[in-house]
Amino acid sequence: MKILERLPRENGRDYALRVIKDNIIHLNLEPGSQISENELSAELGLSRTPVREALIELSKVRIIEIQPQKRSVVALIDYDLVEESRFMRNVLECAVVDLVCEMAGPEDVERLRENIRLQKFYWDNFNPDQLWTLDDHFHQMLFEIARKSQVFALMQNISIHFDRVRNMALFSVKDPKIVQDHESMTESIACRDPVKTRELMEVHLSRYRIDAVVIRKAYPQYFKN
Amino acid sequence: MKILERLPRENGRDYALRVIKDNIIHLNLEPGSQISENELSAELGLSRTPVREALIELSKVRIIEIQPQKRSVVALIDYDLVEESRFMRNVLECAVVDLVCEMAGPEDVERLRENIRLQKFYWDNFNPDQLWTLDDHFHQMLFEIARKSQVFALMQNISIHFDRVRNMALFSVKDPKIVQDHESMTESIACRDPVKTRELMEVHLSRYRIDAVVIRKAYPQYFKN
DNA sequence: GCCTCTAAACTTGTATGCTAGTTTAAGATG
DNA sequence: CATCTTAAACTAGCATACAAGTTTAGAGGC
Repeated sequence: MKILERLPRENGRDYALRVIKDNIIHLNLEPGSQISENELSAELGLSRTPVREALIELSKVRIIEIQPQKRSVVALIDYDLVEESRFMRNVLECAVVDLVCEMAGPEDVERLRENIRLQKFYWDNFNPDQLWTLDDHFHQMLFEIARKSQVFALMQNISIHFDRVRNMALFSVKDPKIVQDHESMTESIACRDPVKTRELMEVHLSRYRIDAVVIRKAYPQYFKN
Repeated sequence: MKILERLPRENGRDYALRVIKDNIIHLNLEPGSQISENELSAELGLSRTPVREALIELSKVRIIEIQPQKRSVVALIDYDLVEESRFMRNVLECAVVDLVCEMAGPEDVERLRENIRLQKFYWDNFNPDQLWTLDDHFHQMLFEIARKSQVFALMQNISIHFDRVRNMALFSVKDPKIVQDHESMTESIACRDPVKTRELMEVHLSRYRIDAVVIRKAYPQYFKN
């Protein structure tokens, strides 16, 4: 497992949560593998308590399966859950971009464009991690503009299923259309065209569904069904 | 605080969570009031650990505010959050009823109708608690029919903000239209009319927004802004 | 009376020990 | 050798002690 640096005033639970999530998404904690509170706490330099609290939270979104008094395992990729997560994103993001087209001011559009510029830069210089972060920020900005931050936060919880697959896609498919999607959406937001933006978002999010076939072939042992 | 009965094989954390949530919704734990891990654990006959785990979960949806090393308080009613919660329900439920109109079989429609019959019964016999439970079940059934159970579970987390207000509405407004809404939706689902069903859902959910004005006058001290 | 400091009494965060249940593996028995 | 028994070594759930930080109350000085 890859141990990240602990942030300045971050408490143990949030630190554990951040590290564990990161390692699940990047497959350092493999789907189906057993995880141990003792082992994790030793690696993280914490006691069992904060680690346990983090694991409980992850079990709520079914990315970790706690079998009482038996074991805890990283959930296999359950494509029904990935699909639920995609459905949730699709529906919520499409509704949000409608609001964004109404609510976005010029400075909001400029922030989005700045994000796109950086995405292009990191695409040209092949930096998937940064690209990944910027993608997240882009979508988060949309929710902030629409004043739906808490909805975004909740959506992200289940999105880990989606993210795990998306992360595999970034390496196994490497679709340049993703950055283009973001750019097109930004410009149609600038034009305050909700119909066009919504269409673009649907296409954008559907790419991950298409990619799944490829991923499944690359990592069949990680899939539940 | 009202202490509920502990279920057969329910663990301490889930028990604490269930009791605390119930008391928040029914205002036995008043908005703005301080809560103590020690006090709660004593009342529930548990140690701090499971109670604390429950509080952490509730803090994730901002219904409880944990101030590190200071105190924990039941959040005041933040109408922005209620609105986010309503937005989320609205968007997701409308998308779900579209699917339901496609996916519902005759036995699903019959289950919905049976629910309506019970709602009418408990309306006539004035049993708000049962009515409340049946309302929840009705919406849950819609998500189950559309195979989006996990989305429903997540939505319920934030819905506690909405539910707290909705509960106040049941007593201060007592709108008979709610049961009628459910019945109309069920029949338009039976007719597989997604447009009509979606319209009905929008109207149905918007009732709670309208009620808020009344509630705010009845309980001004519970509101944040 | 009114500040200022200090110590005690809180709060949540973390560590650790114990309990209850499951798995594993060694050993006894046929 | 195969199978059953049993004990040890795991697991997660829970209880409790302690650490770190905040608030409160009161003593002391002015």
